[in-house]
Amino acid sequence: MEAREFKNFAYGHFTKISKALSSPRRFELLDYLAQGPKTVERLAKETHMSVANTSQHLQSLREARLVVSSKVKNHHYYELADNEVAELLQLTKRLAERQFPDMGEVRTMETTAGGSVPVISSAEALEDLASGRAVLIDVRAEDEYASRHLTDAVSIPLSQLEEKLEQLPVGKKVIAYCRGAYCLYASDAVRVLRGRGFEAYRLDEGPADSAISREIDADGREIR
Amino acid sequence: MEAREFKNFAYGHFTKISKALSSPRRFELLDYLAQGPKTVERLAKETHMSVANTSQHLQSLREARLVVSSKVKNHHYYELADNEVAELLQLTKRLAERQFPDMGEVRTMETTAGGSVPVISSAEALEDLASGRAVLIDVRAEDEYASRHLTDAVSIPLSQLEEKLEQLPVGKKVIAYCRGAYCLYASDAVRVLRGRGFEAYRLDEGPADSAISREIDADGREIR
DNA sequence: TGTCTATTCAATAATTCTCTTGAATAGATA
DNA sequence: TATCTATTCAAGAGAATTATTGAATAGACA
Repeated sequence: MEAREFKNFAYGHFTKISKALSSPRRFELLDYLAQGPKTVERLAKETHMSVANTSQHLQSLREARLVVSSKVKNHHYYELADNEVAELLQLTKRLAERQFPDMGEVRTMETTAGGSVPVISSAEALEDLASGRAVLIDVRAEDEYASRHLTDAVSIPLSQLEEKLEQLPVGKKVIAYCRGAYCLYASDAVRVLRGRGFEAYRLDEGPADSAISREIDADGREIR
Repeated sequence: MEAREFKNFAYGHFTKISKALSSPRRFELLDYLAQGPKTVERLAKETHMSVANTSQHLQSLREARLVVSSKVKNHHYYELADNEVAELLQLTKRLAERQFPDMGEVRTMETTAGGSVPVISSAEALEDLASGRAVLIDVRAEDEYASRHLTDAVSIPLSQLEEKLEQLPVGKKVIAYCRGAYCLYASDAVRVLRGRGFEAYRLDEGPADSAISREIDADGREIR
């Protein structure tokens, strides 16, 4: 193998990874998959894409070895192939936000749009949780909570928030989180809660970012 | 801004980063830039690309905020915009090598082709260096050494190796490194040295990977 | 001032990627 | 067995990306 041929081989493989990450649709799919395994149909619904297109993107992700699939009954479940894929997503997001300052601005504008969405830092949240001054709620779908969630978080999917309000302690802070900084569920939850008199905050992270304490996986084991 | 519009905005920005990394040529350019600032001409020569094409790629890298340029006389120097860019390169390489097992095989085949290129681990190298049983040489170009190198390394560019052989202590191991695992300079150096009777080894990393001890930047300060 | 050099710009053809559509498959259910 | 459902496959139009070429710019140097 010639030196140039070798380089083409190596760089060709490296860029298989980044090529797969280079479509906004695929990046979004991976971002959802970072919350846990999902079927093609579910992913199509969440990203508002056609099933055929979703399947096609998932296949190119599989070719790039970023996801793996398994079959249960006649559903195909897709999930991230490696924890380093989640790291890659995170690093890319962090870099984008650092290098394009308007991104951060638009994000805070958007996540706090509609007013009354105070954000709490993970450090402060940890203190409040440790001292019992606050409760932590996970407003994502139930299966996402089941697959992995932050320690001590209670699952209250956004869709069931109204009917489960009585489960929340009066007089304590309520800290909500969802998929991460670019997911809007937690903000919606905070607005609902504030409307009902709760002192609610949005945690500026999701479990895949995991700067806060530990996480718990599907088997109840602590991660990391 | 609508929710979907917001997602398009966010994912569009994330993928600017990965799009920029998704061309083998650009990945290679970044890989060279991880060794230190370089002019367009120099990069074009090292990658065997036309100057116009190099310039064009550099510009799309600049748009993606992965590199920045500065002007000295009538040369334009390009360099990585942020240390996280180097991390991103590294993570991508590591993931590729893990997910495509044949990559690692081809690499060791290639870097040891021609025979007699034993590799030494960074842990073992550290011991040998600490105890004085070995010397460490950096066989990259001088300016790459100047911009950043491993602690205690001596600069002996591959092109000057033959004439500087007398600088090397007889009876000690000689450990050579270059840009990293996919650069062939160190292997060439080891073959030359072995041909002259030295007990030479290739270090399986470069300064940008920095698993070994510390590095020293252009001002002589330790990094990290 | 004129000439030289390094870099960028602009236009082009070849290639590759994206999304849509409709058909095909394969397993579950009745 | 037939039917349904979830997923994949195949083909095509439209858009974006790549490398090439030659011209344009802008600063250095004589």
